[in-house]
Amino acid sequence: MPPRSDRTALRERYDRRQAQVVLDAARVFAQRGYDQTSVPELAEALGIASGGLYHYFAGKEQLLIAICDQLMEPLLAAAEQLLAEDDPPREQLDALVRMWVTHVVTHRDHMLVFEQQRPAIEHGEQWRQVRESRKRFERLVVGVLTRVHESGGARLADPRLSLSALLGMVNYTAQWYRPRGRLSADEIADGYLDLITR
Amino acid sequence: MPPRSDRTALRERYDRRQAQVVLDAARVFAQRGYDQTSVPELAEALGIASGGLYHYFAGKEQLLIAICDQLMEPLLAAAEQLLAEDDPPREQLDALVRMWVTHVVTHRDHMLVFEQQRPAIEHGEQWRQVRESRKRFERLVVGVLTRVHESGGARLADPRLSLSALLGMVNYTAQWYRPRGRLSADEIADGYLDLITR
DNA sequence: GATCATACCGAACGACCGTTCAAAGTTTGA
DNA sequence: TCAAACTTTGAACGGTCGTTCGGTATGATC
Repeated sequence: MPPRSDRTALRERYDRRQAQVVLDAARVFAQRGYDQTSVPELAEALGIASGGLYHYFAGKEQLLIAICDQLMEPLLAAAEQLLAEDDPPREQLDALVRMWVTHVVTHRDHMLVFEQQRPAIEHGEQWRQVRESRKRFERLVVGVLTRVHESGGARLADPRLSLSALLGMVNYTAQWYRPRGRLSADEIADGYLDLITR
Repeated sequence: MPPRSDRTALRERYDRRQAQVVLDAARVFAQRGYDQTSVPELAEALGIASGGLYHYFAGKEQLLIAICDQLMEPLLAAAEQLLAEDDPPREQLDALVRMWVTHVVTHRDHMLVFEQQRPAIEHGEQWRQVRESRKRFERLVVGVLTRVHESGGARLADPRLSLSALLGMVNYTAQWYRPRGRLSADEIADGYLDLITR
């Protein structure tokens, strides 16, 4: 049996490869569609054999779950860290929206796959954790948005309509943003903030 | 051979039934997902045999195209009629957004199916007309939005960011709107207009 | 260099998909 | 009431899908 340290190194190599496969798969699924891409097609695009995928994932659906996790986990972590600070609501909202838009445009592929599979994700036990993550994030946004509303910093009377508008704008960004486009993530975020705040 | 009038009546009945099938199919696909719903499943949900669908549609994909047409055609027609009037830009935008949001919430199922299948629709010859319709509508929105910007009625400096924000907000409405909710379509539209205009 | 766990291959399999079609049922017009 | 046309049925078919698994290649350990 190899020493403990080597097992760890091995495990890390496995995890890195797995994460890379998730990343590449997100790109392929975003371009061709999750359901429209067969496992052999995906494997070919990734440069491996179809059976090889099953060394890292129990099935196609597990791979999709991994894509969603890779999208949601860092977003949630960053949001919770930002909101843990004791800043004024308006500053928190600014920082949150900037981070959020940046996350969306750096995870465009994940976002497109996620939104495309939303009807499937909204039902079924295997998606519970993904759903929970989405809800937790939305609750965080609702919280800071409500505080901005209470401090009179919002344009709309209804914080829930503000939330829907913001979710719509930010999530849709994944569908039109181009890395070499005119607007940076921060410029886009500032535009959105201009719209919903005074 | 039956007289001409009866042929017409028959044709109308056929068309009505077909339109009803499209309507029902949109609802089923919106709930369960287009790819996740097999033709036998869909047929059972519609109360007909699986083969019966092929009396009205050449295949599952034609049915999806029909759903998109049922969504886009009346929207385009209404938009073109509104913008044919010679009203001030701001009034045109108001009327357009109100009509648009109303259309989205009365065609929620179609919207959800359309957005879910967008990656597939963006490629492939059979989707050309659907793509053209979407582009034509967006051009109409761009036009009136640009005129509002030129007349100084917009909040953002960039009309293209206004467009993306508006598209995001309005299209996302299909995902959260509930008919018995607090907000009417007009109230939602007014909220969106408050955000993007001065 | 022998041994062994890990990483990957790719042909083969069962399941289910969209679609077909001969037959049956229903409606229409005379 | 009869025949023709329209509508619907549902078993059957070929094809593709996701997945399996016995085998091979790779590379680390002693």
